[in-house]
Amino acid sequence: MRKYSRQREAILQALKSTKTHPTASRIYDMVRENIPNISLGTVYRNLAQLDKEGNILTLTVKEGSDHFDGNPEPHYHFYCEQCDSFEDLDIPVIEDLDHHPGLDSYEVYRHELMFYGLCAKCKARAQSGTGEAARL
Amino acid sequence: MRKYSRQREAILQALKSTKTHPTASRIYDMVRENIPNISLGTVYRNLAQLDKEGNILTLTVKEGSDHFDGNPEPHYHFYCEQCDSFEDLDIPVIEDLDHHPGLDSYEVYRHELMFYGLCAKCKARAQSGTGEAARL
DNA sequence: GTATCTGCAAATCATTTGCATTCTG
DNA sequence: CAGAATGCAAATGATTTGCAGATAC
Repeated sequence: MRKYSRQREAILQALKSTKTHPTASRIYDMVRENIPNISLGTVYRNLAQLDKEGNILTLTVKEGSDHFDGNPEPHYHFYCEQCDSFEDLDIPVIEDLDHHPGLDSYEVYRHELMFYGLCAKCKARAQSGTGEAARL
Repeated sequence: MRKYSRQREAILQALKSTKTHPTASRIYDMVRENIPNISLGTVYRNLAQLDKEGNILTLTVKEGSDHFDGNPEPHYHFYCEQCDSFEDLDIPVIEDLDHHPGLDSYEVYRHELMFYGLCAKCKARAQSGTGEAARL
């Protein structure tokens, strides 16, 4: 049977309290403010469990570490290739997609739609620079 | 300036010659049949370069290693959570998506749409078993 | 009391990188 | 010849795991 733990609760709350999509190590920093001796291993273990239970989402991209989303409801994300951050998008989930005839032979559990590019801040920074190039 | 290399050519051909989406280590095995002393490092280096040049696609999921796709044209994929394999889908790319009003503040380069579930084989195997559970 | 958790540290594993050498243009 | 690319081996870095002690029910 699952048991309550102060650490898991704190991790979940940290995630629910932000609109950003932090990495495990950033969550580690957040939680450490209240539980200074929590270990990174515990953070990873609980994130994995929370994801498995459907309480959070895990976002994976090729670059860098996984990011986590405290909102487990299906929704789409934007990934900024410049600053390595995710944002939630205001685009309704296309439920029909999972029933597209091209998927007839499969057992479809879900889909993920991810957009790539520059977030508003990085886009602005890029435009103020010379031509296309963005710099930090 | 880019220079020709037998190794890179072999890696690209290996990818182009299959409809599967192998991992770096499987590609390593494929290429080693013709170039026995190629190194895994070379495989990774060339895959990264081919991806950067837009000659192949890199597919990333949370589980396991990256997979590679010899077809660089935008298209959608299905990922089987049972056998860790990708398949190309017969679903036309939705170009409009990148211009959705929900994306107005971003600079959108592209999007990726990935479906998750069981491929035809694993689906069949699951159904022949007891209830929902699939086994290998 | 016992199964679940934790902190710590060591282990894993895919991927990357430094370097001396070999190849291409 | 100079810049690229290779093979090898060591390094990296995120994530996982073994274990002994602490905690929840």
